[in-house]
Amino acid sequence: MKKLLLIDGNSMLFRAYFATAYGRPMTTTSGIPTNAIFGFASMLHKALDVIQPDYVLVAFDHDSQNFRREVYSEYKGTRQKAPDNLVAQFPIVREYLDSIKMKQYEQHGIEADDIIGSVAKQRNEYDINILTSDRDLLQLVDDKIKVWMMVKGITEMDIMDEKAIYDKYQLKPLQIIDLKGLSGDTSDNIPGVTKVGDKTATKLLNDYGTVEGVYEHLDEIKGKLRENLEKDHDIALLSKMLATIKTDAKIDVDLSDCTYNLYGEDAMKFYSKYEMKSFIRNVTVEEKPEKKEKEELKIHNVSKIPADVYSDNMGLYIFEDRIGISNGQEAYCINLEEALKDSMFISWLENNSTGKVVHNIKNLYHVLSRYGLDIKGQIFDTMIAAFLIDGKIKNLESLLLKYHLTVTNENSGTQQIALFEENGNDSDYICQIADNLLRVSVTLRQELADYGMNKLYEDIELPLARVLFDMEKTGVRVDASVLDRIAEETSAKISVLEKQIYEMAGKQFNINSPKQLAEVIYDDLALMRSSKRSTDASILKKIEGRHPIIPAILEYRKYAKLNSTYAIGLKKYIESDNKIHTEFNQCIAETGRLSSSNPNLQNISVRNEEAARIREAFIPEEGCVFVGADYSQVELRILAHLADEKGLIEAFKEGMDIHTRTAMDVFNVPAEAVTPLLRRQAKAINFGIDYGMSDFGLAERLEIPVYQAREFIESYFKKYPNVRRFMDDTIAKCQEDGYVTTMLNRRRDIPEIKSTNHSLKEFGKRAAMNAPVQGSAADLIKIAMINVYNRLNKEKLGSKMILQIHDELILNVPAEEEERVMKLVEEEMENAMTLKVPLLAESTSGSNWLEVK
DNA sequence: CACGTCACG
DNA sequence: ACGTACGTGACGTGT
Repeated sequence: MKKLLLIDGNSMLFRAYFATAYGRPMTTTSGIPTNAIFGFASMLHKALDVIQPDYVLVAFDHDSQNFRREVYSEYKGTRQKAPDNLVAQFPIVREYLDSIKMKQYEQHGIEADDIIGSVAKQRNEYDINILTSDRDLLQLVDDKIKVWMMVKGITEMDIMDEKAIYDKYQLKPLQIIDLKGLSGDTSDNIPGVTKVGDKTATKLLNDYGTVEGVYEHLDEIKGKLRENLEKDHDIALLSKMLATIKTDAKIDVDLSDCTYNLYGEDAMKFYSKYEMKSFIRNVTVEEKPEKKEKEELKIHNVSKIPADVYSDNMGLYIFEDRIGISNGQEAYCINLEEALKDSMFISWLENNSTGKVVHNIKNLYHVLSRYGLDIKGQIFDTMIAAFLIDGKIKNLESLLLKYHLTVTNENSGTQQIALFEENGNDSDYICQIADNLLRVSVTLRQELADYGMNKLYEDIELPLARVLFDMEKTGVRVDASVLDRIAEETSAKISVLEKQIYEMAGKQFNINSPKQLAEVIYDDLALMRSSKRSTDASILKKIEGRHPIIPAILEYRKYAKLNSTYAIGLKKYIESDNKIHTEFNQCIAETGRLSSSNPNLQNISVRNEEAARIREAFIPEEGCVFVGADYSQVELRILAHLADEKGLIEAFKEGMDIHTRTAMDVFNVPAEAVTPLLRRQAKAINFGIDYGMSDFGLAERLEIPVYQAREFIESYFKKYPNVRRFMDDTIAKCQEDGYVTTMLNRRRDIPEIKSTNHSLKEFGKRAAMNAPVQGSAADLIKIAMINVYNRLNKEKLGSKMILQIHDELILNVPAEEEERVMKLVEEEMENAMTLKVPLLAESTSGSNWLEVK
């Protein structure tokens, strides 16, 4: 029997749009949005790959006016306007389907659902497959019709046959209509019966079969439920009708014409026109060695890996307690414990001359270290490499998606795209990932070389992963009793403030709820008017004097944060060794900075004196002290260097206070006339410069009129013309290339700068100005960290780096090494790079984190 | 799960 | 004529 695939074009395009619309948009260089097209094409490729249909038909709703006006209910609570960026892609998807010679169909007066329903039910000579993200279509399922449901993102689909529907809903396919009739669908404007949700509806349908059946047996139902059913009888029938898909429309299509060609000339033209390069590469790679590529990977689930499988470059993937390795032809999955008892495996692992392709080497270091093992040899980390190439790739799924690598699961007779979470432990899956890593490493290596990032990868990021592993493993010792004490004291203050606030508000409410708080401030007490009804601290500070409730709220907020995030929050992370082991993430921040999570130790309070006492809980190990060293004004120094700005370079060479110097220059006053206010303003200007400041932003920050802020900025650029030139050049280059780079050639794509949307474009410019500076500072401290790490090892010191806070390092140092390590760290930080300005790093020591400052 | 808020550099 | 400083992560609320 021939396979027919019916695609719900509208629902697919919506899903593609919303699944890829996160963060910044994807556009061509001329600013045409393409994210939905890219998502649509990705889904389509994947679906065709998995389903392998003979014929395909894509159905669209006819009424494109509707399409323009309304967002599919699935994504938003109520129907509302479709984003312009999505509307713009509607014609493009038609163009795309034309280019791959795929038949599209629409018919006046009926929806895509009805087209699919009618074709599916009338053409039973086919094995019918429906691809959609709309649950309504499940009603069509029977023994000849299956629905492939897009479940999450654009990579995953569930195959739904009668059994799967029963497992999920405890209903037969046709009862999906009755389900909707009873419980409605708020998001689709289908009301349903009052107070009847999916649970109640399912129960009723199990008892009585259909909506009509329920009403025939109303006498058996009691109480409120019966009242509601009686009251909403009409609604239930109407809702059911609305949810019912037509199957009797005449659809005039010759299905045997519905073939397609994904890789034809027109398709290539389309991809290049819309700059969807990854599809082109995929095709050119696939076209040549088509027969070889198609060669099936042999998958083995074993308890010992045969000796002849090992080759000199293998893919390796660990998931929970199982490990998969692939040599490109064959892949083996083995229980981790078993593997680590296998001497052959271990000697391969620790062999210095073999290559290993892994994803997230730091994690692998952790897993192996639990068994006292290590991994050596030529390591290629696809996670790090892919992130350097494309900062949007922050996980395995997005990596595989970008390079069109699929993982399929042919368990239990049905072919299915493996779900990451659910099938992560499946041996097939693990083998295929290991194999995909090996494959993609070839491309990634090439791209690293093309982008001139080999050194960045080899000399910085890869060695850094080892350093971070060591820091995480070492961890930071914490005195839980300090946290407890703070939590207690803080709780007491919170309850006092709470009472006062309720009193002043004249009612009890949840102070933590911005919504309820806004009601009190904007309505009950009417302390100010604004359409945004923001309650954030910077707004509240402005009206601090108007009512005593405001300072009380600010104080309450301060303690609430201190308690929940820090005093109580941190305690949860203390492990049995009395330490907190944070994670340092290397592949998150697009500027190249590290981030810290679980918990975040890069945002422990310090600016507020009381909250900073949290730092007293972080203590060195027995017989040790903390040494902290921070760079002085790194980003401004880097800016001075990059911009080659004489005035700034001189100031740094002379060792001047840079904010004072800026104040003298911007306000044209001598040093002795720089008041604290002027210095504070100059400091804000310096930060602003770093962030690609706007006059409005500076005005906001300094609470001065915009015209005055504009004057400050003008004056700054007049004094430091090279800074302006640097900014202009950076923006111009980014405008042209679509990306900016750091001193070590770390690259950040900024597609927004080409956007036709004004505010996105402005954002792009600011990001373009900031990224080289923030990113180069990240480069710098990474070098310093590697050098510090190497020197501590080489000099056989017991000191350990434990934290990095962007421009600052904290070490746990045996008391006898204190002075030596303070000097060592300063040296390595200051000499990590040679710039046109000196680098200054200053170290301190102390017996807890608060003292290190 | 998104949003508002706030902690850090 | 637009909206508004760069980069993160965690918590609590409310849909």
